Amino acid sequence: MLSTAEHIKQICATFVQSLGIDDSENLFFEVDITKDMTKGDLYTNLPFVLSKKLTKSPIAIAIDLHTYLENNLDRVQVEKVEVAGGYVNFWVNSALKEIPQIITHPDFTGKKLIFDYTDPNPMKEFHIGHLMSNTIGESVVRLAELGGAEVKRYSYQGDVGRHIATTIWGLQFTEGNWPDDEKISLTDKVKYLGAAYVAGNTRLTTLKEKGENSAEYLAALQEINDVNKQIYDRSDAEINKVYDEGREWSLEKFEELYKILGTKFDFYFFESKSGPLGIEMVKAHPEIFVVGEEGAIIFEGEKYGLHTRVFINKFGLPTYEGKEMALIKMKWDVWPFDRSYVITGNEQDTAFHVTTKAAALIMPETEGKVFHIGHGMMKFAGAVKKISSRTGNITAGDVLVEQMTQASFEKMKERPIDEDKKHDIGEAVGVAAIKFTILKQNIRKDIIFDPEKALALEGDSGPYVQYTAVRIKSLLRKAEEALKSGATPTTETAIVPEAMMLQRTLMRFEHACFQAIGEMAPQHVAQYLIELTSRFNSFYTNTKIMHTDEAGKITVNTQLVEICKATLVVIERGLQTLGIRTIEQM
RNA sequence: GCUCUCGUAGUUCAAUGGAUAGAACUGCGGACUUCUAAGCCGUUAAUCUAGGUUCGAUUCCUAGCGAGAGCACCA
Repeated sequence: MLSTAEHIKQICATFVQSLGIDDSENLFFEVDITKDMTKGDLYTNLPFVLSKKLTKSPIAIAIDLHTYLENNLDRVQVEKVEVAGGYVNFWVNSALKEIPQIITHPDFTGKKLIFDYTDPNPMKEFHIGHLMSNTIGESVVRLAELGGAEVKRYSYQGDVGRHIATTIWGLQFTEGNWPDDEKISLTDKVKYLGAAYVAGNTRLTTLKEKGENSAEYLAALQEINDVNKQIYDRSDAEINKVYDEGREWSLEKFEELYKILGTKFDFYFFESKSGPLGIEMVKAHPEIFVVGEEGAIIFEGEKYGLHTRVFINKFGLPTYEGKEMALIKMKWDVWPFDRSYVITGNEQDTAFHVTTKAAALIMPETEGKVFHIGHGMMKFAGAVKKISSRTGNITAGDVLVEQMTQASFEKMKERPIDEDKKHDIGEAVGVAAIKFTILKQNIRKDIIFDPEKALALEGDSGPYVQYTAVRIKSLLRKAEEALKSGATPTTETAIVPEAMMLQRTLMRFEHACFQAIGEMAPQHVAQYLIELTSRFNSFYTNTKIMHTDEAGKITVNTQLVEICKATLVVIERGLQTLGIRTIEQM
């Protein structure tokens, strides 16, 4: 349909030329998808645009344009042209076509792109924020791939720093012993680490309430700083053991989750590496970084319309900004990219402007190539507040996945599905429910997650789309079986309106993807899938694809079967782009 | 205080210069006894306010009101 739109646009342009308008290059008109399908597939607003120039009514121009197009358009591609007010509408030949593997997009085809997402920190829980970053990141990567880009994925993990020190310091306030017994499950080990982090922070907060200058609070801060130092210089055997084991457990646990979520990273970067490099880079460029209050080394962003940020703190330790800048060099060194995208919460938007600017000053080759996609936060209906892992009022990502999986099990209870398959299905459905909720809306906006509604697994949701695919697969299996055992294939039926609409909706997939790729906005694909599946379900309940007459003779409408097949391909391709699996049964 | 993001049915979200603002949930009302009811059909209901630009504004601009985030050593 994109190529047809392009064709129409060209012919429209020759129409403009034939009018002899002098500055026709500056005439901006569009040939675009019609929202309301009863009005056709494509429309142009050219008559409105010309109206003022020609001092003629749009309707009169539309009539002229219509006549011109009737004579000049490729009538194989365009079946019908119609004037409607000042618009000209087009009906495109909707015969089923092969769905392309790649949707060529000028900004993506042949480009080398690298994506940073998920970024959980070892020795802390994998929380909802990471789930969001992963979902959005994975989808955006797949969009880029669909657009013809060569992509790399990596996760950047904070394996050093105060949060780790706080966890280790917090161990002394945590119930139970260090869980290095082999019998303890990985999940429980990681839970223990999460608990230690919360215990450490809770303790610290309690002490802080006694006064920011109280001896106890200052002593605690000092202890944490000491632990932090010891992690860096590896001077304490006990801390080394706890650190190494804890880090390993966390990373293993993350891999389990990535598998469930469908992500495979090409690279992992660690703060233990970016930290020292950051210090080195900052110190090598005294013309860019200056000493600020209390000996911190800062970047004066005001010179560039940004604001000042600390890159090395007063203790000589690299901050987030210092490390982030080093990360840009690290990824450039392993894979020089045309563009790099970092997907994180949008609270970090301004910090990123500063770090990319500083990086560009040191490495001019990265100028204009480093981007940040800031997504909204997930909030829970009812208690709308920021989720923080410091205070422990978080829902862990794996727990949420588990809950959704359970809800899916409940729904399957009565279904005749092998018990050993149910776990896999439940997981696929649970993950789909979460991912689709995130991806169906503008990723920059906050998401209000209502667990109760989500657990119902109804409405325009991931499971709805998956369910539609399952119905089609089941139908196709039965149709094939019937044909094998002697059913009569037919094609005679006049195509019902629902089938026609479905077929025309299938054509729009390419456009939805193109738009999603260009804007790096998965919601266009998600919204499209809702429309497509909803149309399919209407079609499905109003049409008989297989028919058994009184004598028990079965006929199969193979033309409709083809439409079902094409729908399935598009659903699968669309879900894949969102990072969601399709399944055989539900 | 400064900067940024955002305000659409009762609720959660679409649409971003185009035609009658689309869904889902909720409410109300149906169909079925047949390819998976996690489904289908019908129905009630919305662009924060005031100006401006435009043939045309939910979309762009200005002001106001409201919500959220960021603004020096957390990430």
